[in-house]
Amino acid sequence: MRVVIARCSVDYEGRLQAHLPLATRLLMVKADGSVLVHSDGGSYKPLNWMSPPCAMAEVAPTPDELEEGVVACWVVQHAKSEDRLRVRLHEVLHDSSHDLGVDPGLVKDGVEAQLQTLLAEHITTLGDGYTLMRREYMTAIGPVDIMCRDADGRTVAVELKRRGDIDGVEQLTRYLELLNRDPHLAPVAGVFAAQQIKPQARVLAQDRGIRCVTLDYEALKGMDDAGARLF
Amino acid sequence: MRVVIARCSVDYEGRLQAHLPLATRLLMVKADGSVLVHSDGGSYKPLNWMSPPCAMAEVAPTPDELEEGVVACWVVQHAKSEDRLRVRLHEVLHDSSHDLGVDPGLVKDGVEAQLQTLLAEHITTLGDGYTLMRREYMTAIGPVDIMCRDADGRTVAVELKRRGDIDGVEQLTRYLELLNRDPHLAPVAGVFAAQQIKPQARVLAQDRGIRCVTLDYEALKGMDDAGARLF
DNA sequence: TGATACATCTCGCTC
DNA sequence: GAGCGAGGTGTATCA
Repeated sequence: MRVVIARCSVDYEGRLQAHLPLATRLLMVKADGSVLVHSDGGSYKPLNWMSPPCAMAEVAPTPDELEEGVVACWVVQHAKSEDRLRVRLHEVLHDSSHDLGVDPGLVKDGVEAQLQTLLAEHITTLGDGYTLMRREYMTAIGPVDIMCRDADGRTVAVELKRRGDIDGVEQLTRYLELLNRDPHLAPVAGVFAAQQIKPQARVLAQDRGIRCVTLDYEALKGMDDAGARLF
Repeated sequence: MRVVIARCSVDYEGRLQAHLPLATRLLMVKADGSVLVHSDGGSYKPLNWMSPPCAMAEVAPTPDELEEGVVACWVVQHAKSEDRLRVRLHEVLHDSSHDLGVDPGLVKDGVEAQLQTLLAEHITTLGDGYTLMRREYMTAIGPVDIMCRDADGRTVAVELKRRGDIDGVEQLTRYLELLNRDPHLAPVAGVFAAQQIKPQARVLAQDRGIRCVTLDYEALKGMDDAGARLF
């Protein structure tokens, strides 16, 4: 990993064209040749970058560039596309390299997956008498998050989201269309379950006869802990 | 901007929990207090991070941590949520600070906006006799990218995408449903135009009577340049 | 401020 | 490799 602080201008050409005027920035050159251009603010996203696989070459500045004060020019070319990043360095304030080794990687725990696990374990949250059929019920157009049956044995498809958006309702609608063509399953009802459901999504869901359920993550986790303590 | 290279372990707790085992990494502390943890590979996304607004505090290691070899502990707390990042430094290999100043920001050129401009200027790409009504035609559920009329004067709503996905077809379908309720406009036909249209999106569009048009960005740009030279 | 659509999205999984 | 869905998505725009 090479870290350079420099006054530089940057040009990207590829899926779009982008230009960064002359300013002081941090340049990160990773072991795989990828390059990140960071400013002193914003988010985790660099101002500009080149993803691997790519190669970084330091080329001599042209006479014009030399006249403008360019002391070095980096050309970062993507290996599989025409994407190219050009960094013109006007002044190098810091330049150091470090051997980081291979990273053991991130251990993640709990996202939609955990919500799904919790809801599957406490499926009666959706209504008394509900029973779980299975999670990740595969269909031709993708997996339904949870399939279950209501107290009367009717099939219910559940789409689960952390934030209930209009897209989620569309997704569930597509599943329901498909599932209701299957005579073994039909009629299949739909439940849109999320920690938070946007008003527009709620309106669309109700318009399509889909029930909305707001999930309380903490309460579900509490039930889970209570259950764990009991047994 | 502070740049630290250190052997460290990292724990994130917030919307999910994540843990990074002890390894050598680059730590970036930006002027707004945000922190990025980068390894020597991957993409532009850090292994872990804290977005602004947040505050970084260096706290004394606990006796347990001291025993494990922790020399410093950073606690980065998000200002508006319970998100917290904890970095335990075991060995600092580099530590430097730099004044970068405010970045003038990125100048972008050419995305969906440019496609829309080009297509609007050369609306006959969609068919002989087509005429432009207007771009960004506002409706209650959002703007239709392009509204135009075909050779017979029938209204045509155009949804434009760089990559034509199933979502885009759904979006256009919603617009068409709404527009066709307006007696001044109905019947309104739909055109789904994109540089690349996914097979599933194409199937769905055809199933709904929506015409698909693949756009050649370079050709459109070429027509534009030719036009510019003529006048 | 909230909602919506876009992104050089990235990432991980399945087929 | 293509398709699909999730993301601690982030970011800009517009009501």
